[in-house]
Amino acid sequence: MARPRQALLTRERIVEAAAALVDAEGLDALSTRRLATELGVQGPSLYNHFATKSDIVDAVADAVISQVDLSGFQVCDWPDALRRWAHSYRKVLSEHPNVVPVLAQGPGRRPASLAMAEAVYGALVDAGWSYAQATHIGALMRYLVTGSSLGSFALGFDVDPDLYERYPHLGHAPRLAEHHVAVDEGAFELGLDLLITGLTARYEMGTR
Amino acid sequence: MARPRQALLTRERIVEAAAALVDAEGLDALSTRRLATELGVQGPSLYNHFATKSDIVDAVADAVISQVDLSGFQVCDWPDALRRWAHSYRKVLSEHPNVVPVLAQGPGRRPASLAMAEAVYGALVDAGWSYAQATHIGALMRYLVTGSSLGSFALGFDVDPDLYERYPHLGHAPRLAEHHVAVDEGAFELGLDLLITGLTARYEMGTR
DNA sequence: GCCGTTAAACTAGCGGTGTAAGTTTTAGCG
DNA sequence: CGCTAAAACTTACACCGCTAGTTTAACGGC
Repeated sequence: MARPRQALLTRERIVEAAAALVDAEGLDALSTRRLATELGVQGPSLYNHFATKSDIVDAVADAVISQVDLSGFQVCDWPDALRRWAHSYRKVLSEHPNVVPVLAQGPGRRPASLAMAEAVYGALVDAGWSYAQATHIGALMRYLVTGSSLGSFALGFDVDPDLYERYPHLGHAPRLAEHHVAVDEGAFELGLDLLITGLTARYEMGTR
Repeated sequence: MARPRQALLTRERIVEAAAALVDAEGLDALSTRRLATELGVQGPSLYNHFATKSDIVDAVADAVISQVDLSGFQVCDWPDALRRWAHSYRKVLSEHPNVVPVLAQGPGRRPASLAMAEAVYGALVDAGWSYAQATHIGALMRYLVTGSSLGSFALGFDVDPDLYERYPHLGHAPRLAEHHVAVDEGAFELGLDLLITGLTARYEMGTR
């Protein structure tokens, strides 16, 4: 086959298939040959639409971030907007846990990530926070969301009971592992609450 | 060469060389062949000492975590112990940023990570926190430390100025990037302070 | 002091990876 | 109509983690 009458690939179709593959089988399952096969095409054909595999992964990550709801920043005061944003952010990431490692590395040059950062920092600065503080708050929220979405407790603890005999307090962990998703969610909610409460207090004291 | 009179490799020497390679050139530079070359040996010889490459990476990660100072938990009250631990934890990770992605995934079955978790949870439970709350607090601290050590601002933002023209608030980011390390550090300090302050308040109100 | 077992290096090679290069055919445009 | 650019192809390179089988040295038991 040479050039087909109707193009077989578009960037959209590639990103869609790549996202589905990553969601279903993880980042490691995403190889150029595998992805191409999934699209009914040979491996190198992808390079007519993306310069590198890394660009494909970035596009998948950007598609995920673009689903985060930023509307709160135009409707609520800053503490409620942060809450709404954080919950949407975490919800989107927990629906695509396999791409979280990519997102945890920072915004890079992905447009949706930059737009999200812009919305957050803009709202905080408009509310009176210093740019430095706004930067810190935005970073902090990302630590919280990406950390709790990495599935750390879900995937991080081994369930081998023998391993925990020497760690008396961890002995409860395997049982807790049955509720691992709830652990990460609980930690996230606790963290979000402590952060917003503490920030509100500082804001009212004039420490911005 | 067959079996040498004096063994060329030990697990220690392998871990040491692997850690040096990862620190110097990143996780991607760590290939079995490259590591073996660095040790003056052929690739597959490593498999006489480790079952998989992943085990080598785990050993590197464990060696890093074993440097974290846990002594505060036997000396201070829980808020100060958390502070001391968090600072040591972050210091160690920021000295080895390239292994943070491994650590962010959770403790796995690495002995030093499990011992660290044991120390933290044990101290919190002994202080009167419920096991659930202790778990949340420990997870939260890990989100904070790993997030701020990933070099997100250091490596995450591109310095291409054109890219930021469309994002007025982010326009300051490239300038801030000169102080990227300080941004992550500032976010960490802010987060730590908000968390400890908030937790102390809850503790004194009896919400444990 | 020999002898079998185990250990630690080797070489060869398998199936996989990202991607570069060059080829063919088609679509679109002056 | 002819040219150029695009989008598929095939081939191939260098590297990857890892397995299998080989060689030789060290160690423990008779």
